[in-house]
Amino acid sequence: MDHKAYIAERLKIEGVTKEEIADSLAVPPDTSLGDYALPCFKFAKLLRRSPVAIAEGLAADFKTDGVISSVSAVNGYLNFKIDRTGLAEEVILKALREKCAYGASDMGAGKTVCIDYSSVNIAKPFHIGHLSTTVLGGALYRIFNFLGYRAVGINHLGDYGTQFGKLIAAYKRWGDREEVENGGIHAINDLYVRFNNEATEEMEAEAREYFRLIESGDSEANELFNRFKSITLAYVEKIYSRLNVQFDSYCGESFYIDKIPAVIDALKEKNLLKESRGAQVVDLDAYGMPPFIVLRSDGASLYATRDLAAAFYRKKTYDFDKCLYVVAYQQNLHFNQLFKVIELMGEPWAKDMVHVAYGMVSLEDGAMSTRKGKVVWLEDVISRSVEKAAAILAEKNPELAGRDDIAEQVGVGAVVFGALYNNKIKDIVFSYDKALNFDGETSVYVQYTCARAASVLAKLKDTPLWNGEEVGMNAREFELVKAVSDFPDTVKAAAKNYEPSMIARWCVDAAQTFNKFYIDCRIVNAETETLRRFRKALTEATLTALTNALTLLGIGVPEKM
RNA sequence: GCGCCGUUAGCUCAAUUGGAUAGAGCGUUGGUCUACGGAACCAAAGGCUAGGGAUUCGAGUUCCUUACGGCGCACCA
Repeated sequence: MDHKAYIAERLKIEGVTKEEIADSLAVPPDTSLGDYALPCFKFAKLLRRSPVAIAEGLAADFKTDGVISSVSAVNGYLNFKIDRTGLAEEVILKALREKCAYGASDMGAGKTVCIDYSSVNIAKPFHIGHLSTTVLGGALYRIFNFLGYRAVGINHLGDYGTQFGKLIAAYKRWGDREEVENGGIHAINDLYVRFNNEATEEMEAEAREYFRLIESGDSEANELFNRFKSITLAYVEKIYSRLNVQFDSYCGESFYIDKIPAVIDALKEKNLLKESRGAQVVDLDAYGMPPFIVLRSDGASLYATRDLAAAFYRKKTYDFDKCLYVVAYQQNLHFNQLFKVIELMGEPWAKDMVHVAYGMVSLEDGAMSTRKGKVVWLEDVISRSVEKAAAILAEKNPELAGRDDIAEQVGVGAVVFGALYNNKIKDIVFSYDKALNFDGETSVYVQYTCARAASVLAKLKDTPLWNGEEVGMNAREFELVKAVSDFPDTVKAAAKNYEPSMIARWCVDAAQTFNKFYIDCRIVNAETETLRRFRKALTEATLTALTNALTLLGIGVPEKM
């Protein structure tokens, strides 16, 4: 039940709509004051009465019922308490009934959200900087699906540009087939790095020629390029599967090359294109931005051009309601330009384009640099985290079956959770200490809590579930009921703000609340049979919500650890 | 120089989008266990929310301004 709407429905304030009342409802700082509060200050001018008097008047007129158990006026706030058993019955039974769908919604039915994330560059291994876009995008993908949207995960491959000419030139010069087969993506990347370090004029010319050969369909150049591409995709596929990330489309930059002329024509038709310093640009001076370069002076397309073509292709192909780009804030200007150009072209869906910007990752001694060898590879971070989890597991729980799988869930979870726990806009200074932290506000704590709950439930498998009978609920129990009841709204808020961290925060908060409940309230040996059933149901509802939350983040939930 | 973003406890971060006494974790100090998993729980210390101004009944949150830091600013992606 939507309590805010319910309260708003039952309150009558002259000249104020129900929506305004519902929007004004807040949560008091302390549960002892109430569960919801209406600050009456803003109505004072309208009603020509003091906020205190308004609150008191409203309190006197409000009749309590099975949903709202008490109303009180305190210093201009009108505080409401929800009937505890009523809320518990509603929330717990709903969670137990809906199970893996608890928190889901059909609010997105019939709507499509395209999500561009992770976006691998061919021949470039993932470093720690690729973690954010991959796990943020992956989480948003699952969150939108959970809310009933059709999410389309798009991996916008970096598979076009002169760098691939360089790569082939380097391979022809120094590489050999066996080395690349065995060394995989890192061997390819090493060739590319070496080329950049040693390149001469002559070699650069060679690279341009090889790129031309790729474009003109030369079979040897394309055979090589496709080999590099499949090695890259096999490499990222392994990482994606460990991170529980999926895509529906791998259309890369090269895919859009033949769709560029139509976009250029549209720009010309709208009279937006003009020549500047030999290049074709859209002038954005009126909007305080530098020109958007569509074609270079040599007539070639740019990254921006392909992005523009891709946007039109996605609109046509998916008819999206939102199109998200999960890309670092470094590219703020680029997306502002891109979206503005689409708007200037008269496309109403320009407003549906969203740059989901996140913060930058640096190392403790400065920015990453592949050339200087200052780089942290993503697979190394994941492996070390899983190794650490395995070592702790071997020590704490040597008898446990399936330890490898559990170590994987715990180790990967810690890396993913670490990347999703803070507001996405925050910069991150990477350190192994932080990335491999299993203490405090971490997924490990949440997973441990789940395992604890599962362990209790296993002991109670023959106890029938509570069915709404009156129980004298204590503060710990009620806090936990409220935490579980907050989960569905948290998912919606996370989607609205493109902020999976809200779900991660909820996980830790709910786990803390559960652990307090667990310490204070006996479950298996509860004082009465009704209480035992109630606490079992509450434990199961909590585990359900936590499991759904971690799953949305892409984190596994071991039954034991 | 211009634009965007950030700045909250010693450290890393929250704060229901303008509401009541700004909360967690780590670290520090001191506690809890013959009950369901101690990877737990409780408590203490720690704050002029970077500085200044404005709007408002009410500001960490909005606006202006200063400082510090990050990012970006024409044919790379």
